[in-house]
Amino acid sequence: MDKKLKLLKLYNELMDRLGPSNWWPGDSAFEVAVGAILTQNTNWGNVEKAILNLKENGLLEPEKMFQEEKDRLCELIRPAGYFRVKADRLKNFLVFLHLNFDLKMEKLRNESTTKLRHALLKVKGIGPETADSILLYALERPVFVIDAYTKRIFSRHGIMEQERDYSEFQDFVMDRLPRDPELYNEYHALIVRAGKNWCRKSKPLCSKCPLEHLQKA
DNA sequence: CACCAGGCAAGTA
DNA sequence: TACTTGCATGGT
Repeated sequence: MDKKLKLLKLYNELMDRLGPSNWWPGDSAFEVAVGAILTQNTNWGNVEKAILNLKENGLLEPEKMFQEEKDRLCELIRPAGYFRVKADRLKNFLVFLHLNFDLKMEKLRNESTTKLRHALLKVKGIGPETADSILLYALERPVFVIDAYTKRIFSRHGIMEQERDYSEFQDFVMDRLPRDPELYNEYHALIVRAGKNWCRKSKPLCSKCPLEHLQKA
């Protein structure tokens, strides 16, 4: 089967099974960016606890978090794991926001997607997935996010080998699907939700996967 | 008990 | 470039 068609069939199948996702959970662009950093290699449920702690202490605003002590951030984000490195990463992001955008998320919208992506990738602690999550889910830019679930699901469906790198996956998808932020948003959200249900690392055969009929095609 | 979660950076060869 | 390791909590 043609792989472009396969990408579309997989999307439709996931949408039929799961329905719309309405991602990303978050009340502001800043909250989305913070969540993107906190969720690195971490269960979202743990991130929610950390975000709630930040919110209860009024820190989900750039000006406030920028001024807060690292040790205090560490306490609050502790449930999200890797709390020392993530406190540094949040701080790094805020320094970036301070130096270039006067701590105002709205000003990010003035930059082109390409320039902004390069700038985000220079921040220590923001890699390709985190940068793209911010671009797509906080700023509605047409950037397809690749994560562990994407690689696993796509490889198990014969779309692309898992050992290909991030940009190869991303280019592959973006060369075949329209550059539509709504589509990329929903597709990635569906992939993560499907991954949690049916495509865990520990079940390589995906025996209960309802998409099995697509895997062989 | 082992394993995993919406990664990234730094070190080594 | 291609591997390896540290980072840490909480759920299954």
